[in-house]
Amino acid sequence: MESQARQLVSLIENITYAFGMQSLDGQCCNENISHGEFRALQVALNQNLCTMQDIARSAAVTKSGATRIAKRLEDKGLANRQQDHKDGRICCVTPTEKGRTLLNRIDNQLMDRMGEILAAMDPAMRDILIISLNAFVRAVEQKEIGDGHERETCCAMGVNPFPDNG
Amino acid sequence: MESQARQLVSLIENITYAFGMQSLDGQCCNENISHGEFRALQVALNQNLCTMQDIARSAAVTKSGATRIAKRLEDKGLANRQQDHKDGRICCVTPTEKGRTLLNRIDNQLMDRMGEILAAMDPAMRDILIISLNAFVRAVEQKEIGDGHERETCCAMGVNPFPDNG
DNA sequence: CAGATTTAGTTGACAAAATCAACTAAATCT
DNA sequence: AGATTTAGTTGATTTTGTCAACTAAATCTG
Repeated sequence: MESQARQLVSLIENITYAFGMQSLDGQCCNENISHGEFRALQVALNQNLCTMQDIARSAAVTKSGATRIAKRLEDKGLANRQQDHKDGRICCVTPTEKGRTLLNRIDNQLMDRMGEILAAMDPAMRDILIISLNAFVRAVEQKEIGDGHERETCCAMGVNPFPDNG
Repeated sequence: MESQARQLVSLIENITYAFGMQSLDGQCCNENISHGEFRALQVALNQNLCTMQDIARSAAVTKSGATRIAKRLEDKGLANRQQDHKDGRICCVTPTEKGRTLLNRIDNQLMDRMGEILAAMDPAMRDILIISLNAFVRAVEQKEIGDGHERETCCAMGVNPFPDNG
């Protein structure tokens, strides 16, 4: 299992590389949207109430970072912000029609690319890939829940544990 | 297969998130090394002749970005740069002992984490995960070779196709 | 219910990391 | 030998994010 772990670390490095920023840049550079903005737009689309905290979590930034991302999305006409009616502290982010269209376009490009890759694989292999990768992601989530894995904890040994996320 | 592609895009998004920068930050923030520096150090270790172009490719930055990364690694005492003897234009980056040690430490932490995740999975599932993920990464590589996928091509429709990578 | 505390978000000052464009110098082509 | 290409560097700037201090709404507590 030691060697499996090693293999997996390297495989995931490769995947992260192939599908990370640089890949997204390929899809997005014409759209002029950063990875953080992309992720924020995604949660804004998928949740009917998307707070700054949600954006911070999803884009792995602090809450001030989330504010900045939301502002950029607003400036680009991709999302709107408005106060929540029930809790006045909360700022809801919702994608505009333009934002939805953009997200859709990027998504389709990613899907096309993935489709081509999958087409090169044996169908049976595809099936077990999906099954086992699902199991893996569940295991990751499980582990992070077990750890109480919030972003703040990562540098907890440092001087200033969580200055911006409290 | 359409739905498989969709699932896979989402699974990879999750993995990229879980093992991306924010994860590495967790491992590296005490070491004070960025993701780009980490990747650069990795190629420098894995190739016995690591050029700036290699770093640029691996960290997904322009060649000026690569210069800056190499300089930072040098400043931190993690790598050395020296002119190649055969081709005087080439600048070779090699990790120092300190760099090697650091890379090892980070690697071990990643391995530990991966080990814990894998431990939560069914052994048979682990096996097919490794097998199918290997097949997937091979398919990705295949496809990228087929596309002649170099970073410069990504924005080729823009005004200024590849200003810094020529 | 009033005052204290917590929670959600914003903002100014700043830092990190990358880009662009213009450059040097070595190698290669003609 | 001169022109071109290739590898890398550098100054000015941009992008993106952090930190710390702040506002304001909600909730707790006596």
